[in-house]
Amino acid sequence: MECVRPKDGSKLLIRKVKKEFEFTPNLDELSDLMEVSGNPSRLKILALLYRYQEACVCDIADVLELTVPAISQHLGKLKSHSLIDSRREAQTIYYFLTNHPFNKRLTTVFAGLGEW
Amino acid sequence: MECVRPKDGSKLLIRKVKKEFEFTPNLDELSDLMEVSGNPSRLKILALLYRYQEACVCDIADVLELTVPAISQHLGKLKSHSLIDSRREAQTIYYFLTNHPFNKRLTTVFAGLGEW
DNA sequence: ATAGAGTTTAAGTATCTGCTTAAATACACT
DNA sequence: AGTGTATTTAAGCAGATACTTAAACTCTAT
Repeated sequence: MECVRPKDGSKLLIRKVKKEFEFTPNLDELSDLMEVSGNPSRLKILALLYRYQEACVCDIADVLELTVPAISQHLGKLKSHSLIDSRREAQTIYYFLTNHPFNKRLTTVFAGLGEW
Repeated sequence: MECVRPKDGSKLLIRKVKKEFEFTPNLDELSDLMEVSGNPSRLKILALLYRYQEACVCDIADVLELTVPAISQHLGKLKSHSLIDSRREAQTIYYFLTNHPFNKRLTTVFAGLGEW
């Protein structure tokens, strides 16, 4: 894609590419998921759930050394993006990773990391 | 990982996991890269460079309908994370994707999307 | 040396984010 | 019904972000 403008060919290409990037729902969703899971705390939560299958709010708070409301807010965000779900056992709520396609890619990355 | 605390076993597990998440350079780098490329504008820039190999600042600005300084700042950020590089041709600077491992994963995702 | 094109940097602003503490809610147990 | 545990929600604050416009810089062509 050339910068020099007078060439008609490049003007047509610019117009084509502009149209291509006018509506990008797939990129927007990908951006959303990368942003929500890319946060340092939330990525650690996902990594922890990947390795230990499930955990409750106060244990995650203990491990990551954040307050329980902070963890609860992060979990809420991950849940609203369908990356995690939860089950209740008496008073305790356990969170776990869902089968979301994004999680499959992410856990492949986690597997390849070996150590955190 | 259990929430019920009095069990000694769970205390030991918590302590083990806490140590495991004390220093996480790989997760921190992954978080960084996901955050920088997850931004809607920067993800579009990366997608555009993936599909068209290279582009200059003013063409990217035209396509994404942002100002040239805004694009320049985004490109600077991507460059500082080694996700893109640049070459100069007279007065024009062309940006392109690097062979960074993160880009390999990202372009696999782009390829799988088909349409944006 | 000058002018113009292309790009980067500086400064400002509005908005957003992530944490905290406090309060409220949900639930189990008695 | 009351109490305690676990969790969520509300409110506030400090810091960060992404865009803009204006100014400065880099380079080419003359």
